[in-house]
Amino acid sequence: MDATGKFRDYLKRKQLRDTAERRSILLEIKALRTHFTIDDLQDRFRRKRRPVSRATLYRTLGHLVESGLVRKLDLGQREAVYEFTFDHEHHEHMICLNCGKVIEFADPEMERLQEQACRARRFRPVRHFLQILGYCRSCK
Amino acid sequence: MDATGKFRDYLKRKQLRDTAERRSILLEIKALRTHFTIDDLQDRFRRKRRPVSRATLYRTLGHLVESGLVRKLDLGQREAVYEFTFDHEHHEHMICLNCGKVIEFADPEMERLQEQACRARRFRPVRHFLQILGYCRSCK
DNA sequence: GTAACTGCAAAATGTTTGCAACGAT
DNA sequence: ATCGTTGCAAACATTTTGCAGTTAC
Repeated sequence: MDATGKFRDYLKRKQLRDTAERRSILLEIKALRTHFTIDDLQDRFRRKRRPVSRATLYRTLGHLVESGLVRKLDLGQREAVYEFTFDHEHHEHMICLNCGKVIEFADPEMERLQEQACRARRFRPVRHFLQILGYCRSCK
Repeated sequence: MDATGKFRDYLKRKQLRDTAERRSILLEIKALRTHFTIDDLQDRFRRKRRPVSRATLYRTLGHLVESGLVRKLDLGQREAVYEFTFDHEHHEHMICLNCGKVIEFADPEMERLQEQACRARRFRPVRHFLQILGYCRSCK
């Protein structure tokens, strides 16, 4: 099933409504394909002359995160950063402290070790993320 | 050298002053031995009838983080959480979404993989953290 | 028709900052 | 004596919330 369908299911399950705002927010996020903030989203809607209020953006992002379609990242800045995750493999982040560049990477062996660590402690993981802060190739 | 000495060095190097507040904040943190918030600290000082202003706590924590004695964590709540790291091995965190419990764990193999991933991308790591959110043994 | 949703403005939260008095060097 | 520090209150930035009107079901 595609993301739109998955979101619709989630809404139905939670007795929430399938509104024009919610649909267009998900569409916009799918089109974005990168990390984004609430501000980024609001700008895009404004530029399209189809403004959506910040309150609705915050509320809808909450649902999208809960439905598992979007991941919320704490990259240490003040604003929260989000990314669309549906049909993306899980990945980790390296963040450049100088230029802010975000390098994504995945490592199956690392995943395996994480799962093993959880099992050993009888901890049931829901989501996990590794962040490595430092300096990228061009910012040495 | 102990933490107090290391902090004093840092202050001297940065031409900052060795004040009573800064000394007592570091002492308090060493005594705490767990994760703590700015609020936790302020409470402890208030209870001791030796109040320290929030502004000073924020400013001093900034210095402690920069000096490498304290680590600032983004556990996803709104408040920042800190931990004393001097003479503690690096470790990762599992955080229970239900009871808030924080399980610390370390895995040398995981560390090795992380270093390898950085080398492969010519990324110079400064600090890194893995957070696994989920449910702990007692909150299944 | 009912209950959820939206936008707005206000409130809440966590953190930072300008300033005047104070204190370390 | 100089210049960083403190506490306070105000400013700030982000996120949440109460409410009145609107819309999905």
